[in-house]
Amino acid sequence: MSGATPRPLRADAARNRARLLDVATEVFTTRGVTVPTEEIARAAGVGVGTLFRHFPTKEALLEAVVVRRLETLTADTARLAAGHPPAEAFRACFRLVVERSAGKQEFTRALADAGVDVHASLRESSDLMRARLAGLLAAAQRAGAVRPDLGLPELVALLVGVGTAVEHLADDPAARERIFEVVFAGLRPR
Amino acid sequence: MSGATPRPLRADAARNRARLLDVATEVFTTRGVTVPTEEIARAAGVGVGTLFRHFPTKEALLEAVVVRRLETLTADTARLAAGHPPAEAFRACFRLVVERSAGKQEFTRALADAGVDVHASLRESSDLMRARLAGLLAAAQRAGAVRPDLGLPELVALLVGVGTAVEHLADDPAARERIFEVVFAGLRPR
Amino acid sequence: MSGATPRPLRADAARNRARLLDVATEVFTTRGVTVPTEEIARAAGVGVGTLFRHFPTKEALLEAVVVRRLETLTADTARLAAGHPPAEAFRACFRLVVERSAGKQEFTRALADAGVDVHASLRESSDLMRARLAGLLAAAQRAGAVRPDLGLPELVALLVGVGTAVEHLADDPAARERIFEVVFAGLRPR
Amino acid sequence: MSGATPRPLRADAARNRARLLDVATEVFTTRGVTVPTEEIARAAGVGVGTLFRHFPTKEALLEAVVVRRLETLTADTARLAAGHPPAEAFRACFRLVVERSAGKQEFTRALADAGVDVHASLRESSDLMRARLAGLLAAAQRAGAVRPDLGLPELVALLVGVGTAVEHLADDPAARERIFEVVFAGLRPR
DNA sequence: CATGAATGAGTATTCATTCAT
DNA sequence: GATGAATGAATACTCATTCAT
Repeated sequence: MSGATPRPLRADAARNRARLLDVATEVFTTRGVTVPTEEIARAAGVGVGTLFRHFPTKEALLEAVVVRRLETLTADTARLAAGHPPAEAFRACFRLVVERSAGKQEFTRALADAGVDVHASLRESSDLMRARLAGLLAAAQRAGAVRPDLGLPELVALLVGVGTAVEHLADDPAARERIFEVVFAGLRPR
Repeated sequence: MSGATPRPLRADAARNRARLLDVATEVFTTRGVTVPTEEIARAAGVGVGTLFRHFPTKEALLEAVVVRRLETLTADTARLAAGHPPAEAFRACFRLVVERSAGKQEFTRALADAGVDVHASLRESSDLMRARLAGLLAAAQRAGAVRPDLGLPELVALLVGVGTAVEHLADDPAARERIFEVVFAGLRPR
Repeated sequence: MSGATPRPLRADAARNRARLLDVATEVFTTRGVTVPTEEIARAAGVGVGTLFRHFPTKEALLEAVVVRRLETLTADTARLAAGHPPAEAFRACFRLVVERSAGKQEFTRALADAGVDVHASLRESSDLMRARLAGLLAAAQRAGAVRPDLGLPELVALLVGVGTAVEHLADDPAARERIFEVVFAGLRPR
Repeated sequence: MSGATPRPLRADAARNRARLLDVATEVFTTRGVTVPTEEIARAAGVGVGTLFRHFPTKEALLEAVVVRRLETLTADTARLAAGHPPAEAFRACFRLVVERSAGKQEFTRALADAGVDVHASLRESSDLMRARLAGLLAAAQRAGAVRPDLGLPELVALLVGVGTAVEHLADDPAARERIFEVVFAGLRPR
């Protein structure tokens, strides 16, 4: 699906691309997706031309940022789940995903608004993440730690929703904790 | 409380103002707050000048939209709560708020951001809504239907979060129902 | 040339017209000719509609203001000249015209920029003023107080120029006086 | 004195900048400062974006125009004064300044307003010009060619005023000459 | 490959003037 | 006649994207 491997970049080009991604992630996160591309380029120490050579579109850059975040999150989720029994793994990963996605809703929203078929472009990494979540959920349900009637779509929706909720409680850790308690309590069977 | 009564508008002016608000609500909701003002004016069948006569700023228009939605919601919440015992009233209103705010980022954002730096008129209606929610919550807690350690900020965050979650399940009513079940279950004491 | 006498206005209409002229003079002078017409109407306590009924165009209002100022100036010049011998009369009127026109250049400039044929619309009152100046100049020259080779056009240009010059010395009366001394000295024969 | 040298522009960029300045000078002078920026850009054969890249604001463009004119005038004044004895130098430069500023309200306005609140770059070139004028005046006074009680402010005011006067006599060279005669005669001591 | 200058469609807002009330 | 709501052309400025250097 991802076709032929893209020709290996020259060392400096690769460095620029990486730097651009890092900077864009930082800038989009702290200042919103409306920052002019020029500013991102400047912050990365390159010209706009270079930015557009690597990412043909602002939207493409945003997408790349999201994909990379998703991939990292997927990997970290796998690592985190490895050492724990199903119930604990489920809860730990739930928290991880929520914390990571807090404040990043805007990204995907912007992508969707752009008219891109988000599912198509992110599908691959998104599918991997969903597969991992499905595994965690199934294991937790088998272990009797989560209501058996809960499907993957509901889990995803909950993750997004709880992410939004905790965003609004950024400066009250106790309150955030209570949100998790409520949701984890509600997820238990019966 | 809302200061001097603004001079009563001429019939046609009032009609235009109302139409503008209706159209803006619809357009902002379905297409986002980035729609050109010109488009809103056209959709309302008036010139841009008229729009700016009624709302001196695009932001002012957005604020008026949000305020009106908030006021309606507050009133409807009151009406809905009236006929029910605390536990039921709480749950019914929770659902109402969630359904109404689903898909209206601006709306919920405004609701939750109220503590920050919004304009006076928004602040006022937001405070009224929060007061109503505080009442519902307290009553439900007194009735033993909701964990006593849950504060108003958490309730608001949950409403916003569940609104977001439910948005992602727009076409699966059964799944949406399960989200509510999870949250309501989690909200019960212990 | 000014055609039929315009039908006598109703008392309130006449009052409105006068008030509008007064206010416009004040406002144009203090805040420049770019003030919105709406503001002038408000300051005069009438609606814009009324303003445009009396003066079909912003430009027409400005023109009326200028004409009235010219007429007043012409009359005052006559009065001032009456009681003095030619040389003194000339100098006194020179000063009067300069003081009155200081800071009002903008008016006529705006009119000219508007593409109106200023000469046509103001011709009448302008001609009266020029006639009076011509008389003063001729008398002063006959009395040997002013170089005989100076024409009316130069006198007018000097009046305008000195008006501009003293505008720039608004807060230094001694310096203004020196300007007058220089010009009056230069105007003497030889 | 004018801070760090701005990075040398690329050849084409420099050409565009210069062209923009030339065109703006011409257009502002002949049609006033209200011409749309778009028109200036078109006349210079570039897009608006280019105009705004070089001059971040319409006002900045105007300022650049004025500064450049002032600098040229200052240099030309120096050159002109060099070869003449004080009295002649004074008169020749007086004429030069007047001819150059005739019809350029913005220009003289800027010259005279310099004491007020203009931007730094304008202030700088304006100060240089004023210094030169002060030198010319002092020398002429020392040579006994100009009234010793005349200060720099009056000289500047006179330059501006005579510029305005001469503008009104654009098509009558003999009359213009008489204006100069009057003023130069008036400037002589006693 | 990198650069940053050029482009121009797009956007919020103003204001002279018209016209329904 | 008076009012002020409606109109929409006009204007300064932005920003994603292209392309000459």
